[in-house]
Amino acid sequence: MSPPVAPSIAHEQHRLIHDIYVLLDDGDRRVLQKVNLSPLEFSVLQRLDTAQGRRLTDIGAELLCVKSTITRLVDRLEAHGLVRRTPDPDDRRAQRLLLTPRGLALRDEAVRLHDAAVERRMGLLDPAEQQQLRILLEKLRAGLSEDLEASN
Amino acid sequence: MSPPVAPSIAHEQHRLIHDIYVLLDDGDRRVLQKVNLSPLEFSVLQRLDTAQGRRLTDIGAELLCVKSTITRLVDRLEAHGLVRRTPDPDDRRAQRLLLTPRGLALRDEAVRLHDAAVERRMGLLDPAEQQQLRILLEKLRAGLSEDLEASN
DNA sequence: ACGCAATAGTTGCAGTTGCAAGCGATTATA
DNA sequence: TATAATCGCTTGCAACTGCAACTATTGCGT
Repeated sequence: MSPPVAPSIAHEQHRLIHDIYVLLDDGDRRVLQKVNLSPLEFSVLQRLDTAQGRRLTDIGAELLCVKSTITRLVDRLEAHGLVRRTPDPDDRRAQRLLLTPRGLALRDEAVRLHDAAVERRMGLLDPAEQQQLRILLEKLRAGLSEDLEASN
Repeated sequence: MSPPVAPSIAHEQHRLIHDIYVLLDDGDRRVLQKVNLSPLEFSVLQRLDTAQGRRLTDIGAELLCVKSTITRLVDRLEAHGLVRRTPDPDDRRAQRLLLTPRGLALRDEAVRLHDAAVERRMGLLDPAEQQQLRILLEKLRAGLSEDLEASN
């Protein structure tokens, strides 16, 4: 008389997204391990360029993790010669984070591998379904973002 | 001449799911913090009952995390009096994990809070959209699960 | 029945993350 | 313009997780 929880409808959706995320994340880890990157490190590299750079805090905000996490993650990437910190010309408190040539090469390689894996896995849905899914997810994301704003 | 990555179509989908997961997870953490549970702990409690119990390894497999993680997570839950280990009658290597009355009460409270939050957030889509989304996600999950099996 | 591989679970260790406190720089306020 | 609040980032600390090694038990092949 106390089984695993009886799921509601919305709950089931949430559970689905959770499961899918776990599955995708697991796949991502396997792929990215080939270039020695964690999913979070990859996410950071994806957001960088070799020209203007980005501020650490901005990246942290996008990734919903605290500043210290970015600090240390960047320490690691910098130690591997993938990124470079430079002073922000407009604000002497801030740092701008740039991709090094080596970081750019590695990122491109990672993107190539990752995209292939993603392509294969998302190919489980046909194009029409992908399109549909995308519309729904975009709506959901927009709503959730607002919701987050509202709660801060 | 080296902007943040140029996204493919499938990649965009993947990114959407990732973003949504992060947003949902963030929301979950806030809610579950009220009952002092991490999302993973909550996931474990959700899978338990007060009668037959479940084996640690099975739970770990469902949650895609290694056994040692479950071991120590259960240590914590047990220290808080929420679960109880009992020997498995069929296999002397194994333990069966049960909810205690206190664990049951806390889980129900957590489910209540969590469901309300989920309901509110998934309510950002109307019922027809939710239905559509669910179908797509279920198909995707099934495919990804197979994919995972295949790679092991 | 015997030995050997596989399985359930635990433990040591190292790596990653969040939180809180701290430092310098900047912006707002009086 | 002086002072306070805020902001960008870093560091110390504690908590959580994965990996590899280990013990005890089970089951398979011969």
